[in-house]
Formats: sequence, C-alpha cells, structure tokens
Amino acid sequence: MQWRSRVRLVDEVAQELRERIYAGTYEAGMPLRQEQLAEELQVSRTPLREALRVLEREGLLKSEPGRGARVVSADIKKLLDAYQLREVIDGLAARLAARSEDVEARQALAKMVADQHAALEPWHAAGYVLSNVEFHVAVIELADNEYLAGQIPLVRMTSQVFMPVGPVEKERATLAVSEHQLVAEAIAAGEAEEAERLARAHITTTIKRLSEGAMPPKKGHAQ
Amino acid sequence: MQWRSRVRLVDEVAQELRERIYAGTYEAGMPLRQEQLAEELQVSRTPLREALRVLEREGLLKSEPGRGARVVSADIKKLLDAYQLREVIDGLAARLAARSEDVEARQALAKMVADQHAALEPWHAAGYVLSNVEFHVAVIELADNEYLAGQIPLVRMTSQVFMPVGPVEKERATLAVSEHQLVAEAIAAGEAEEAERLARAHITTTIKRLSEGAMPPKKGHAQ
DNA sequence: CCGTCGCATCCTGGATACAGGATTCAGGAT
DNA sequence: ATCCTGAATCCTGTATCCAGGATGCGACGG
Repeated sequence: MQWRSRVRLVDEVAQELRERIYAGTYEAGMPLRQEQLAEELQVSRTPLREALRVLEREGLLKSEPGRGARVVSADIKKLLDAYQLREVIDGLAARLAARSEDVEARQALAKMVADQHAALEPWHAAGYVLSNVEFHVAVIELADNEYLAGQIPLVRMTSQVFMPVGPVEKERATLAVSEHQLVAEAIAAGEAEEAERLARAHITTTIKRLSEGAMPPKKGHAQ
Repeated sequence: MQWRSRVRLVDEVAQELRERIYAGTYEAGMPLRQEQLAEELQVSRTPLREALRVLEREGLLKSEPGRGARVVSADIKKLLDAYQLREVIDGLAARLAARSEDVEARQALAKMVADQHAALEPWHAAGYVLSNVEFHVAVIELADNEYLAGQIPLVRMTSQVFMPVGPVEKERATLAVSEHQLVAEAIAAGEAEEAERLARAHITTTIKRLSEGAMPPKKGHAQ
C-alpha cells in the first residue's frame, strides 16, 4: 500500500471503528473478527489490532484473552458508573467552557440547543440523540483541556450506544433540552460556577431517573 | 513460546512500561526504541507496539508518526489541564468512597495518611510521593467505579512523573498531608458530600500553587 | 568559519506467513 | 437428556520483509 506520510493507519482505523460503534453498527457482545475487519477496512491486521487495543482502553470494547474483542454491553452498574463520572466531567467542562475566550463559540451553543428543540416537535428520537451528543461534545471542546477531551469517547458511548438501555422518551428529552438551555446560557454569560452547577444537576437528574426507572432491557438500537 | 493462557502479553508489557514510566526510568522526550524494548522485555514487536498505543491513549506517551513514542513532557498547560481534571476525579472518588460499604477499607485510609506523616519527619521526598500516590489510588479503588479506575494512570502520572516540574517541598507536603487527613476522616465517617468538598479543595489548593509558582523547569526526577 | 546539501543508516509503520492454543459447536456415544 | 470428542475457526504472538520518512554526519560551497 502507498505510504501516506504523517498519518498512521491505526488512527484512521480507530476513528472508523469508533464511528461504527457510535452508530450502533455492531451489536453488543458480537465478536469483532480481526481478519474480516482488516479486509473490510483494507488494512492488515497489524494496525487493526493496535486500534482494537486503543478502543478497548477507551472502554468501547471489551476483550477476553483468546475470545477476541466485542462492543461492551450496557448493564445498570456500568451505566451508573459512567454517569457518575460524566456528572463531574460535564460539570468541569461547563465551568471551563464558560471561561473560554472564544465568545462566539460560547454563544454558538445556543444554536445546538435549538437543534435539540427542533427534534422535539415533531418528535425525532434519533435526531435528538445526535444533537444532544453534539452539544455535550461542543462544551468539552470549548473547555480546551486535552485530558477532558480524552473523555469524549465515554460521552459518546453513554449517550449514543448505551441509550437504548433506558429508552429515550419525549418527556425526558424535553426536560433535558430545557436543562441544556440553562447550561448554554450560563456558559454564554460566562458564569462558570453556575454553569458547572447546572451541568452537574442535569446529569444528576439523569442518574436519578436511571436508578428509579425499572429499566426494561430493550435490545433495539438508537437510530 | 510458553503460552501463559488467559494472560495477554500486551497487558503485561503495558503494565511493565507503566511502572517504568512512573518510576522515572525514561527521561521525558527520550524516544523509546521498539526493537530495543522488545528485546529487553523478551517479547516481539507486535505486543510491544500494541502496549505503546495503549499507553499513548492513556496519556503517558506521545508519539509522532515516524518518530516513535516518548514519555510526555510536562509543561505548565498540561499540568493545569491534568489537575483540573483531577480536581473533579478525586472529588468524585472521595464521595463514592465515603459511601463504600467496606467500612474496614475506609478506615484503613488513616494508616496511609500516617505513612505520609512518617515521611515528613525526617523529610523523605521520594517516600512522601509514593505514599501520597498510594492514598489517592486507594480512594479511587474504594469508589468501585470502573470508569473512575481507568483514570488511575492519569493520577499516577501527575503525582509521580510530573511532580519534579514543581519540586516537592516539605512545607507543601505537610499541608497536603493534613488535607489528606481531613479527607480520610470524612470518608471514614461516611460523610460523602464533605469528603468530595475536601478532596476538591485539596486539589484546588494545589492548582493555585502551580499557577502562582514561578515553576522553574527542573530536570531532576522524583526518586 | 559557518551553513546547507546529499547520502548512508536507523527506525517506524505496515504487510505477511506461520505456529500454538483456545473456543465453539455439531454429532455421536452413553 | 447429558457428556464427550474432534474439527473448523479464531485469537495471540513470533519472525520476516519492505517502503520510506527521520537523523546524523561529512563534504562542499559561500
């Protein structure tokens, strides 16, 4: 194959696999076969395997020795663990974002909230999930903290892939959008502490719903 | 090749490299030669390279295409980024640890604080750093959250490897130990919210010192 | 004397081929 | 129905091979 300097296949492969996982291409628990994936992506097993290790470290894949890698399946404990971390992650991101000097970008968050609002009426679950993720990722990127940015896969995983575990309902989404709006306004206004408090409250609410809800195991996938 | 079933070399290699990095074996910026490392560790380049990718993802290594991997070097921005994340990470860990049902383990934290205290008089910088790390890691493990546990490399990196950037002084250490004591007591008492507040305050204090301090670039290594 | 140009060498990234063990599952024996 | 067995399939790790960018150094020119 031709040598594309300055680009490592492992990075491209990892990104492609991430997107596939976010999109729900692979059912949780289904083993990913190296040979097949390598051929699909037109790379050898060498960079593919490195990419699998990376995604494993990101928490997107789980692999048991000798049995290969598969997309992690969501259980209630894992969801709670993930959201507990997200509470403080999103809180920190909101606080730092509010202190960003990119005033324009801070105000652009309002548009993303508008997108979410648009997905409510008429209710469009898949569209909502996507604009929801966009918002959270945008806040993290605004925070301009490389370690925080490293948590983005966790955010995408919980918001896009794990979502089907707790079905996305219109009422919950409506409430979430209004909470996002408050966060976006606090960030735009530069109210760092308030933004953090609101962002954490938003996730806390979500956690509470997860703990209380019966959480009927659904196997459908968001989108 | 003796097959140690159920153990992947990549995991062992990654762990060995992590410990070497924590111990300051490799100077920041020094390229890690794959061939040499592979021979040292008695493995082929394949699992070694996978381990390098994993450590890169953990933020311990940085590698530019074609130029190999090297231990990340600490600059002021990176330190602040890391500690900003640690503020909320450690805070969450303390809160969850306080809610742990393992009362014994919660109370065992006091002993670790005692270890730190022992390293103050007579002043033993290396011993202090190690017992300090032990404490933070123990709190995270008590929290029993797999996503939080994934942040341990970040904690070890900032506390063990980046430390030399801001030299460890006895006065700072003495203050830190007293703060740790408060956190440990709150956790032992099961005061979750208070434990989180104290843990965050502890890191906030550290951040403040980092921002203010002139931070003369030292190249010596802790231990 | 100093810069820079070119070449040999080193090393990484990638592709293959292959061996040894583990997993899985179908099919037969009990 | 349950257990055992064996082959196909896969994963893991090793050993090579190769292309081409990175690096270092010496020669050459200003």
